[in-house]
Amino acid sequence: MRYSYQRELIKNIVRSSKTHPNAEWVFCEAKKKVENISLGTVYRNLKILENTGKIKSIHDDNQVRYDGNIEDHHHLKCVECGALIDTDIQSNFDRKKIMDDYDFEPNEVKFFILGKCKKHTK
Amino acid sequence: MRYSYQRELIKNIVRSSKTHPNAEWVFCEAKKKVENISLGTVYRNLKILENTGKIKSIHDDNQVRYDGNIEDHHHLKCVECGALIDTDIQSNFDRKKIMDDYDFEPNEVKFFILGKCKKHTK
DNA sequence: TTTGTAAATAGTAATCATTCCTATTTAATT
DNA sequence: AATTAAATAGGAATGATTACTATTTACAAA
Repeated sequence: MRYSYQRELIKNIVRSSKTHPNAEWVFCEAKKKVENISLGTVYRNLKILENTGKIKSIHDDNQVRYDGNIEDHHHLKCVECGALIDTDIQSNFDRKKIMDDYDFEPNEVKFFILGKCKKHTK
Repeated sequence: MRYSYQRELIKNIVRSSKTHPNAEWVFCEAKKKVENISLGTVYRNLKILENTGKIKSIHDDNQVRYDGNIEDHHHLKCVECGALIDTDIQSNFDRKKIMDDYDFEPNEVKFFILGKCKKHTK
């Protein structure tokens, strides 16, 4: 893979953000350093960074958001403000039961817990 | 809510399908009965049916799919063919831990298990 | 150090799912 | 049967994402 300043920039933006940003937000941040960066470049590099394991993606309703935390982890999602919060909550499922009951070879669980973050609980 | 033949039709299509179809598929099915039904009508009624608890929606990557099974349940998703399979697997999480550790009021868990369905395991 | 090259980019058009708009139709009430 | 507001068909608009293409750039070889 050839070096690209834009790709390094995009990686660092995602890595250093805690908000699980979408492509548009990354684009706006990137423009602060490279004023004429293209939105297409942002999308392409986010995908490359995901495919090479440098960042992760989260499918949140109908938007893709990105996560610089590449440790296996899950999220809490606030139904009021949409905030995603990293957790270390583990998921455990009965592999054998799934294989036996559903003739399905499980590999990975994706989940998030919906609720209200501290800003929205009285 | 005023009666609408189109809405009843759409409800029955979703209710009687096992494939968790998207709006486009429902539209094609509906056209078999009402040749000039509008895609907008399908989208609008799917949303109405969801909001009135007659069907459920599943956000699958960047597409919304619908489910005539309104029981609380989760899905297995085949990474090879995209098939969604209903399960009765329960999710359990430690409500108190989440509230204590994350200052978050949990309400509902959404998850699916990725893997391979029987068509794609040798 | 120039030169050749393929990869990456910027800018823009295209796509895809979904929503919005509006004139017409229709269910239900009088 | 006449009235009316809800629902529809058809098409335009939107928003996120991907595709296209001429230009630029990283990097390797001369």
